[in-house]
Amino acid sequence: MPEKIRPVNGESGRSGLLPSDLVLIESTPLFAEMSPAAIQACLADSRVQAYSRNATLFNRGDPAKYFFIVLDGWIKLFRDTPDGAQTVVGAFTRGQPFALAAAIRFGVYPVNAEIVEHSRLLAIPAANFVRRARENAVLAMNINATMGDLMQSFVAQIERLTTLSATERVAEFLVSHCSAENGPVTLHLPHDKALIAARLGMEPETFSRCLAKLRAYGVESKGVDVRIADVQALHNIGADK
Amino acid sequence: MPEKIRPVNGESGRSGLLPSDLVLIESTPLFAEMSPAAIQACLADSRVQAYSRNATLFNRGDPAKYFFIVLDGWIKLFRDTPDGAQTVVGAFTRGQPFALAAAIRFGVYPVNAEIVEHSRLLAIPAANFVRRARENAVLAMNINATMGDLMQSFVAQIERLTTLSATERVAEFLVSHCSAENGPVTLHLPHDKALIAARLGMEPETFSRCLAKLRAYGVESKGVDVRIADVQALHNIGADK
DNA sequence: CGATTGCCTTGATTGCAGTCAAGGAGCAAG
DNA sequence: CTTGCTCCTTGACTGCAATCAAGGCAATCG
Repeated sequence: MPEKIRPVNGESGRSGLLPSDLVLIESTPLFAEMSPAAIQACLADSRVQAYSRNATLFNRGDPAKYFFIVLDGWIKLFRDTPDGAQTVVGAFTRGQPFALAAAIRFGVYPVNAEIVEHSRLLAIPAANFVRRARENAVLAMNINATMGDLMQSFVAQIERLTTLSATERVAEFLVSHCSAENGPVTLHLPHDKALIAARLGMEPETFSRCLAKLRAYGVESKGVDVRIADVQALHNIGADK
Repeated sequence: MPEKIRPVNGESGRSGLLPSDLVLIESTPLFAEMSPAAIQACLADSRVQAYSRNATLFNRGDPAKYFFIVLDGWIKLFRDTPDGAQTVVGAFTRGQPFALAAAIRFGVYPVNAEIVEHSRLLAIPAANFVRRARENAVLAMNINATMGDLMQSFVAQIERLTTLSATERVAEFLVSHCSAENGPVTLHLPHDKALIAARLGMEPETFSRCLAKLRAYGVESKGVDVRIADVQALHNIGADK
């Protein structure tokens, strides 16, 4: 393992994989339609790593020898700009693979990865994985599907950034994190408001102001808990505003 | 073929493939490391189609039965918003495949495609292509690489949209389309200024104003021809501005 | 317990880019 | 040559969001 990757606790190797982790991994679209044995083969030499908040997982430009599946916690992918600002291009949580494209191409990571909150990750070496993909058409196509999903989310992100106002982006974010389609809902934000703001391409102050504006539409926020009077009404903000 | 796809001229079938087209196709990363015979197999039932300006190739939501390689011309991918605005998420020209991800997943196109200027496209049926990919590991990994490239361009686009001012985005666009790294360069814009503006996430008026601002940095534009006094100086705008 | 720290909110101001509107350049057709 | 058209440019104005700055709230720690 490269020196960048240091587990918080001493555990390493496959022993860190809990039974619930296995269930999680096997339900990932990346391993859809594959036998447990085949999945196990893909995970050869993979390791469970635990990281504490703010740890750096990898930096842009590092050789991409591993890709990861989040077992628990949150991580963010971002780019740094010369003047110190950073652009968050994605955030991943339980069950989601990331850095797959970079690892498969044996290239370098095109973004930085940082732990948002204490996380457990499965680090899967690219070399063995690619070997399996070359032999297993199902796996290769699963990789395509996973990357395709991510691409669609990027397209959606670009669309939102260019066509929606800050308030509308916040409204859409809230709606997309609601369990129900309509009626009153209480949800709790997945992470720091500052990080959400970054994901939505705005400053924390602006995010705060947008939440304040949305109070007029039945959105009450107290800390990380948000109560929405009517999800449907929030969904329509883009149309009537 | 779906009714949306209507060739401008009467030609159809493989006969439309010029020798120079074959060279172009074989040099695509999508078919890297593959034998001419294997490539031919992938192109079974593919057709060359010619389209005139402003033609609609497909709409968001259409079943993605084909993907395309541009033989000549320009096409744009975009999304429509409820209020009529449109977000351009990509533009493709000679040698570039597009709509690959959608076709491979047998899904629907997530964006609209429109012909920017008179184009010749190779339309490749997804069904046969996917069958080949399942049998040919090299092809499957080439697909991954192609999608990975596109993903990186999306990440870069998101970064530019969130961190750069309109003028800086224009400057970067110009630099990225220069042949040389420094010194004086003359280039001609690949398409309408209005389309470039859309690709850069701004209004045509703003694009025009940005070009005007850049005159102070040695950029002279006359129609679609742009002369840059010093590419390096332009490249540094992001830093000192 | 009071103090410190981190996170969030709010206020005041500035600047950038969108919008509306008008005018100019180039081109094709008549 | 004139007309009409499209595309581009420029101007004036407005509005949104970034920035700078200050204050509130809660959790942590000595």
